[in-house]
Parts: sequence; structure tokens; C-alpha cells
Amino acid sequence: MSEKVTSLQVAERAGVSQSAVSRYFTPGGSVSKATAAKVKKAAEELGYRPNVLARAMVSGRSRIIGLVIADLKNQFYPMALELLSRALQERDYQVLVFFAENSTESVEPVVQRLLDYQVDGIITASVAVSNHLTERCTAAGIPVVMFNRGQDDARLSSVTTDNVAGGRMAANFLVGGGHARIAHIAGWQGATTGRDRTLGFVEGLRDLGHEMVAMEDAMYDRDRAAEIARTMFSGADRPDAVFVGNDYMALSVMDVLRFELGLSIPDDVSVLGYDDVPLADWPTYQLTTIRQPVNRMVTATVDTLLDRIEGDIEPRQILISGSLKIRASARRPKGFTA
Amino acid sequence: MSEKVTSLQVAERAGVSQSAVSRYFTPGGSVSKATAAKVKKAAEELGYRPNVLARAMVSGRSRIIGLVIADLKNQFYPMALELLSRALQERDYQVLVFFAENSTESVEPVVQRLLDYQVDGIITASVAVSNHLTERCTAAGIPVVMFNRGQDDARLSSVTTDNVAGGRMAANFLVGGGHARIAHIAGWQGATTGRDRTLGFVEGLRDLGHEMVAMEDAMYDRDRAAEIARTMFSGADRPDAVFVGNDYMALSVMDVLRFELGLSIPDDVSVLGYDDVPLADWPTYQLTTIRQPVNRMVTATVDTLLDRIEGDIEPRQILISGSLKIRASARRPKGFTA
DNA sequence: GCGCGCTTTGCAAGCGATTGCAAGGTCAAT
DNA sequence: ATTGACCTTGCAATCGCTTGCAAAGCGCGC
Repeated sequence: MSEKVTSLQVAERAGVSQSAVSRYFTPGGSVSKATAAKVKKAAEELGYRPNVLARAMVSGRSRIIGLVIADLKNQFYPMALELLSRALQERDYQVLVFFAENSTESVEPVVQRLLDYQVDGIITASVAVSNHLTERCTAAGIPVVMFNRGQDDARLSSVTTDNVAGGRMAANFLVGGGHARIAHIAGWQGATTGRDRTLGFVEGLRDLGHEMVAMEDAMYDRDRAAEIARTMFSGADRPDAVFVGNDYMALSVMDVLRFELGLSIPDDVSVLGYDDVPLADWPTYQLTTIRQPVNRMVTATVDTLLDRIEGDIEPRQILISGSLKIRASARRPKGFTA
Repeated sequence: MSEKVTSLQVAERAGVSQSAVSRYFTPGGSVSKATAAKVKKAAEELGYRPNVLARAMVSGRSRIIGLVIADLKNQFYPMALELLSRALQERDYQVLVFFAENSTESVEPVVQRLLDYQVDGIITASVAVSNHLTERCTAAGIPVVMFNRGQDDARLSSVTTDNVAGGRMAANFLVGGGHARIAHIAGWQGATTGRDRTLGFVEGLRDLGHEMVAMEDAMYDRDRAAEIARTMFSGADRPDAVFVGNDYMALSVMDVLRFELGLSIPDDVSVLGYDDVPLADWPTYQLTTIRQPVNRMVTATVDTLLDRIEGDIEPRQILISGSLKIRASARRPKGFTA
């Protein structure tokens, strides 16, 4: 039934050798105008297209990029996935997705399977990679770039925003806004993103002579963030500002503050997020946040990966600077115009 | 550099033939306990794993499923993508994603590339497929199943909810709630989902002796929906209820009604959506909606696809029934308890 | 000890392309 | 007309595996 058309059939119909057909479809292959025309005609008549898998076997390039991702609930990632995939598609690569849990143990078998598929490169989105795995990939000559997650390993490329600087921005903005009791609902401290944002925030506060009145790790989980907000803000001397580890959780926190605790934002409490997901701009939330420039992150990721695949460049750790996106969820410092 | 381990190397180290190694890794391959043990040992020492691509070449099965998707902004699709991918992963298939625009012309080249990758099957999520393409896929023996989109073509499988019935539910609920001026901001009328929901809604109203006071196609676009809401509800005799073609747009409509027009939901206007995306349940929105059971849709999709790949079953058009999920965005009919 | 059936094994032919190599062609310069 | 440089072309090996086929091995009843 499945009438596969092969280069051989095209060759016969065109009256040329099979290699000629192959050459016609290989960029830079040496074919005369005449043969090219014959092959083109025959190929079109037969509806022939080269078999990527066969090509992959002999050339050793599959034009497949493995993308490991933990979850799509946080609105930042669907966006990243779409942009990454589209950017790669434009460069004639395709993305093979693999879902993992957010633990190194669960990533291990997933990456194994990735390698089975002979991917040309791997992007991990918000997922950490064990040393053992890094070795395997390095040994197999497959470049890895971590998207929105860092790791202290020179063999791994990574693209992140400057989370420490971002945390500092948050501190400056909240202190500048005249807040006295500043709290922090942190991103997962098991990830560099979470840790660095927290670190920058703490440092920033300290530099301005402030200290957090409360802090809790919500592990990038919506429900956990809500739970923490509930207890953190129910006491009498509740915080008057909170920096949340990412937007996804910040929105949850806003919901709790307004709908469960009846607080008003930003009059009673200022809320600051991190990421700038599309929802942050919706009228209901108008979340002030540290913006991660997804487009630039994606471009950097794709460039780094393809450079490493096509040339043999060294791994790069890229740091992109974020910026403060001011909306209405946090009191604005006097004279703050940026 | 890239030290690929092949079955031949394993064979040598184990002191058996290369076929024996292959058989060991083929489920159902005939190998004695003794050889199995030798192969296992050698394979582990060398870190050998079969090359999926090479296997695909000879067996004709790549264990890759192509997923064509138009956009991830509507929160229904990230969810679907994740569930589909996880379900397939569990059955030892992987998903190769392809982004397309929502027009048949743009889908064409995308599916071409899919075929180049020798995928075993194709899932299209909310994307239509041209006849020409259907033919190519049928000719190549590659089953296609459309997720959340129907099409009148017996060669295509599809999984949708009963959108007509859903539209009727919406009509019943709004009429039952005592609304007099009922409007409709429709899903894209170029898609079966949009048309069917509208159709069911119109029929449902008519059966109850009602008629829409306004209707407009918002093409599943957030901004367009907002724009339409703005004009539709700014007149003096504005509607007192609106059924929106999906949740993604409904949330936008709610934002406009409340924040721009200062209307109160559901006191001034009742809003009804379709899908039941996670956001619909967030306290800010509490959107009453027609629920599409994603889990069941995904299971049905995966089952249909794999049945067709593995057996040689006929295409199936599966209709799953949705249900009304009552929250707070629409006035509830008296005595309505369900 | 021989023959029969069943399982296990190895050989070798593909799967559909790419690519190095050498042969054949073309064309300009001599 | 002859030569050499250069472009085209075809041959055949190769990528890493699966699988049909026939030979080998094994256990068992006679």
C-alpha cells in the first residue's frame, strides 16, 4: 500500500544514476543543468522527497533536536517551546519533545531515549542534568544547551537571564516604593534560577539596609505558593510587599491576597513577579515584574546550539539582562519613570 | 570523537554474531538464556543502545509521531500537547512537533516535511488538512488523526467533543437563567469546532423560542474577541448574556466587560465559555463553561492512532460528550443543581 | 545409536540514502 | 589534432540495524 518513492525510481525515470538524484537534492552537489532538469521533472512526477532518516544514517546528522521539558503549566514555557521550535524549523531542524519530571533521576532515562534517536543536539528547558549524563552526551559528541537554567559545568552551554541582577532590581523597586515589611515567596531553591533570584534579592535588600521579614520556597508550584501566601499574609503584622519567584506563582499569590484575604493590591500589598508571561499584562493582573526577554533567549539558545553542531565551537554560558516591567501590582517609587 | 557503539562491537565483545545482539534487543527475538546473558553484559560494559534510526530504516517504523499545531496561546493546547506527548512516550513513541499557521496552505509544506521524517502517524491539533495532503498521507500509509477538529473525510480519523450538543447546553443554560438578550461571540467559522458550537447554540435557542441579538466571528483570537466585545456591549440595549466560542476568548471578553465597560458579571452580563482551561477555575474568572474532557480526548486520540499504526483498522471519527461546568460567570437557572 | 522436531544461531541481503574515487566529457590553449 | 584542467557522472562501499533462510545444536523416543 505504502508506495514509497525512492531515489532509485526517480533515477530510472530520469534516465540517470541514483547518485545523480542524490546530488541534485544535496545542497552543493555537483550536477549539470541538464541532469538537474531531468531529475527535477522525474521527482515531481513521482512526488519524490528524500528520506531524512536514510540521510541521517549515512551523514550522521538527523536534523532532529531533542527538547527536554518538565511542564507546560507555567505559561512561560509554552511560549518558549513555540518560539524555539519555530526558530529551529526555520533553520531546517525539527524538535522531538520529551517530557520529564523535574528531578535528575527522571531526566536520565529520558535523555537516554533522546540519544537513541540520534538527535543532533539537546535543549533542556528548566531541567537539570546529571554529571553522568553530561558525560554521555559529551562522549557522543552531542551538544547540550540549557534554557533558563544554569549549571556549573563548562561542558554545558546555558542561556539564562541575569537572575541575580533581576533579584536586585526587585529589591530596589520595593524598597524605593517605601515598603517596610518585605517578604519573598521564592522559586525553587534547587534550581539556579530560584537561588539566584533569591540571592540577588537578599543582597539588594541588604545593600539598602533592609531585611526580609519572611521567606519561603514555593518550588514554582501554584498551589504551594497559594498556601504559603495564605499563612504568610494572615497574621496581624503581615508584609506590605512580596517578591515572588516567577509570574506563574505571583498570579496565584495575587488571587489569594485579593479573593481570600480581601487585601487590595498595591494599596495593602505590593506584588512583584519574574518572567513577564502574557497573562501578566492582562487587565485583571497588571503584574509588575522582571521581564525575561524570551525572544532573545530563544535566539541565543538556537544560535549556540547550531553553532556547536555545525562548527565545533566551545560551550557558551550566556547571560541576558532582564528588565523591570512596571505595571500596577506594586507601588511605584516616587519619581520613578523608567 | 563521537564514539558510537554499534551492535557489531557488542557482538565481538560478547563472542556472538551481530544478529544475536539485534535479536536480544528485539522484543520476541529468539535468543537462549546463555547468549542473552553474554549480550547483556557486553552491551552494558560498552554502554550500547540500539540506533532507533537504523532500526527505522529497515523495519519501516520510526516510532515518531508528527504533531502539527498552530499555536500554544490558547491554554487548551499546551495541556493537550503535554498529555499527548506523555501518553505516547509511555507507549514508546516520541512526538516531533511542527508549528503551522492555521491555513491549509501553510499546513501543506509542514506535512511534507513530516513525511520526510518518515513519521509513523500524524496528529493535527486544531488544524485542517487539504484533500491533496490527505491523499499523500493515505498513499504513504500514514494514519492521520485530527485532534479537536473534524473534517468530512472518511479517510481521516478525528476526535472531538460533541460541539453541537455543547452549543445546545450553552443555549439551555442561558435561556434557563432567564436571559432575554443573548449574544454570541463565535469561534472561527472556518473550523468545524466553531461552526458546530454556533450551530448547536442557534438551534438550542430556536427550540426554546429565542434568537440571538448579536453574533460575530472572533476567529479564536483574543484581541479580536476583545474588540468585538467592546462594540457589542457599548450600546444602550446591550446583551445580558454571551456565549463565547472558547475559554481563551471568553476570558478576554470578561476582561473587557469588567475593566473597560465597568459591567458586573454575572449581574449585568452572563458569560459562558467552551473548553474549561485551567484558568477558568482561577478565582478571578470563575468562568462557567462547557468542559472538554482533555484526558479522554487524548486517550482516544492516542488509541486511535496507535491502533491504526499497529493493526490496520479503519479510520474512526470519535465524538466525546462535553459537560457543563458551572461556576460564577453566568446566572444559574432556578433549581439548577447539576 | 539414529532420526525427528524444535530452538538457537550465523550468514547475507536489504532499507534509502551519501560520498570517495575514477572514468568520461567539454572546452580552451597549444 | 593533442593536451590538460575542470566539471559531471556512475560505481560501489558504507551507515547500523532487521530478518529470511538454512545450518547447527539439542533433547528424546525408539
